[in-house]
Amino acid sequence: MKVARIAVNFPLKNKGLLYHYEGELSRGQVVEVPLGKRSESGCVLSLDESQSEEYKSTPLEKIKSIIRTVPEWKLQESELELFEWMASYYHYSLGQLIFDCLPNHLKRPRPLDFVAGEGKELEFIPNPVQKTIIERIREGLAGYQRSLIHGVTGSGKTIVYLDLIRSTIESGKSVLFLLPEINLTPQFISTFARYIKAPIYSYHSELSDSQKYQIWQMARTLETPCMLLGVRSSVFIPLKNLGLIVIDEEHDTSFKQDDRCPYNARDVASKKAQLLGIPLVMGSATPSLESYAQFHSPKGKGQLFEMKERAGDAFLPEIELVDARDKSAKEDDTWPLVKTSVNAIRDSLAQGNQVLVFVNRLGFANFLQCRGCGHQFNCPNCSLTLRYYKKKNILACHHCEFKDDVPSQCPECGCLTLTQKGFGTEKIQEVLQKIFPEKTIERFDREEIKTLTQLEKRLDDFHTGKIDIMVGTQMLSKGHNFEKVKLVLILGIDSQLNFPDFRSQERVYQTLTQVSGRAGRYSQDGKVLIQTLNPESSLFQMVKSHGFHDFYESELKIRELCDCPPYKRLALIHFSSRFQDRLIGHVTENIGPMVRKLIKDHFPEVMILGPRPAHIEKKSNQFTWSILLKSQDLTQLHNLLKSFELNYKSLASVTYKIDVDPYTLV
DNA sequence: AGCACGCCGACT
DNA sequence: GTCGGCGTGCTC
Repeated sequence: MKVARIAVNFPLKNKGLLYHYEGELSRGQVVEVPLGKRSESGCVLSLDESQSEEYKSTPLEKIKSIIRTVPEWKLQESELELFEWMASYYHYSLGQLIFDCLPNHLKRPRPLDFVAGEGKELEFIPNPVQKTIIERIREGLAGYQRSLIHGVTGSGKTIVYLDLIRSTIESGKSVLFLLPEINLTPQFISTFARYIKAPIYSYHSELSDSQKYQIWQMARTLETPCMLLGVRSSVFIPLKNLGLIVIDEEHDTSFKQDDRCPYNARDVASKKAQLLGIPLVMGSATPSLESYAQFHSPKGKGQLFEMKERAGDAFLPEIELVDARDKSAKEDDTWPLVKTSVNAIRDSLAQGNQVLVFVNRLGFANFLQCRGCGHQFNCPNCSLTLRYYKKKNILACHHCEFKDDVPSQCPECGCLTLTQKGFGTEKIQEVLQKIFPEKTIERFDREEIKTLTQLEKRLDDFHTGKIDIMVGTQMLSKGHNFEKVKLVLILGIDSQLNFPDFRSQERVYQTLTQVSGRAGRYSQDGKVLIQTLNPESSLFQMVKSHGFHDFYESELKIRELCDCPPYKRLALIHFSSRFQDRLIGHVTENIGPMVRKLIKDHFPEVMILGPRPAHIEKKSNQFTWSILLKSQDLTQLHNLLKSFELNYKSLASVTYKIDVDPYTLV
C-alpha cells in the first residue's frame, strides 16, 4: 500500500496528513482528499511514508485514500519550497497557506489581457549616478544578490529599474515587478510598455478569479520572457525562467497582508530570489528602518545605493510649517484651514497653478458629540466612534459594516446640538468650495474612486486642468506626477503623530516625504505647507531639510532604547473571542503565565509584554487581547512560538493568531 | 475552517 | 413533544 503526505487546506499546523494512493503521484501535485465528512484540496508533500513512524503508529482504518488528482495543476519544487518556508516562518498551516495564495481554479477561462511592449530605444541617457548603479547591479544579474536604492522622490529610480528590466528581458528571462497598490499600475504600464520588448501583464485585485488563474497558468508555461507587474499576491506567480525581482516602494505597508497569513511580500520576494538564485532590487525614497539598517551596516546583506538629488532639471520643494493654533480660522469660518494656508492656496491659484490638499481621513467629521452631555456616538459592534459622512448623510463604522441615519438629537439627553469633531476630505472640500466658489474642487479618495477607470478619469481631469484643487488621502500620495502643481497642503497629520505605535514617527516621515514629492517637480518654486499643532516637533525639521539620514540616526537611537526593530525582532500573538470575560480570564490566568514560564525555562533572550487589550479591543463584536514578544535572537523567538503552540490548551470560543514581524502593534 | 454530535430553551 | 440555538471535538 502506497502512502503519501498531503498538505490539506485546513488550519491544523502539522506536517500534513497521511493518505493511501494507487498509481503514479508526484510531489507538488494538487489532489482532492476526504477530510471528515467532506472533501478538501491538498498538495502532495511526499510519496513514501509507508516506513514512517507516524504511519506505523496510526490505526490503518483511519487512513483514507486520495479521491482524485487534479491533472492540470501541479506546484513546482521552488513554489513548494517557498510555501514551506513561509509556513514555518509565519507559523501558519501549510495547506491553508497554499490554497489561500493560489488563484481559484476555474474551468472556463476567458482570454487574457496584456500590453504588448514596443521595445523602443531609450530616449534619454542615464545620468552618472544612475549609470553607476546600473553597472554595479548588472555585474550581479546572474545570481542571488540584493540591492536597495534609496533615491529621493524624482531622482529617477524608474530609469534604473527600466534599464535592468531591459537587460534581463534581452537575456531571455522574465521580470517580476512588485508595487504596493493597484493605483500605480496604469502609470508604470504606460512607461514600461514604451521601452520594454515583451508582453506586460498586470496582476491586481480588479482581475477576476478566471484571469488570475490564467496568469498563473500562462506564467509556468511561458515560451518567451515577459514582465509581470503586480501587487502583493503576485509574488506567488511562478514565472518560468524568472531573472529579476524588483520591489518599488519597499517600505510600503500594503506589502504586508493582514488577514489570513500575515506575510510580508517584500520578505517573501527576498526569500524567493534566494531560492531561485536571482537578483532582487528594492527601491524607496523613504526606506523602512529595518531594510535600511540591513543594507547600511558594514556586514550588510546587500548593496546600498544613494540617489540624493532629483534627476535632470527637477527640484526639491521648499517645506514650510503652518501653526494650526492660529485663531483666525474660527473667526473667518474657514476651519480647519488657517489664514496662512488659505492665502497660500489663493496665491497659487492666482498664478494659474493647481493645488493638492492632502488629508489623511475620509468623511466629513471623525465623530459627533452632544454639546449638552458630551455623549459620543459609538459603533454597537466595535469600541470606536462612528464617522459622519455628509454626502451619504450617515454615521458609519470604518471597521465593520455598521451604518445608521444621522440622529437629530442626543439619545441620552435630547439636546438638539451635536458638535462635529475632527475633519476628513469631505469637510475640506466643502470649506474650500465656500472660499473659492468659482473653482472646481474634487476629491481623490476611496469614497470617490473605486475602480481603475474612475482613477484614470480623475487623474486625466486633473492633468488637463478641469480640476483646480484636488483633495485626497494616501491614494494621492504615491507616485503621481503633476506638472502644474506648485503647492501641496498637508492637513491632519497630528493624529498620526500621536498614534500609539513605535512606527508612528517613521510612518509620518514617510507620508510627509512622499506627499512632498508631489510638489514642484518641474519648477524651482515648489512648496509644501504642513499645517500642524506641533510645529516645533523635530520630526518636521528633519522632513524640512530633506534629511533622511538625520531622521534615520535619531530614530535608530529611539528604537534601541525601546527594544524595537531593527534591534529586536517582534512577534505578536492575538487572542480573540466573542466573550470578553472568558477571553480575559484565559489570557491572564492561563496563557500569560504559560508563556512566561516557557521564556524563563528555555528562551531567556525573549522579552514579553502583555497580555493586554488591543488598541481597539472590540471589532465586529470580537474582543482581542495580545502578547508582544521581542527578541534579538530570531531562533529563540521562533522556538518559543513553536513551544507555545505545542503547549497551548485551547479554550472554546477563543482563537489565536500569530503575527511575525508585525507592522503595527495595536 | 467545516461539519457533526449533543445538550438546553421555546414554539406547534 | 421536536426545532434549532451554539458549545465541543475531530479531521489521516
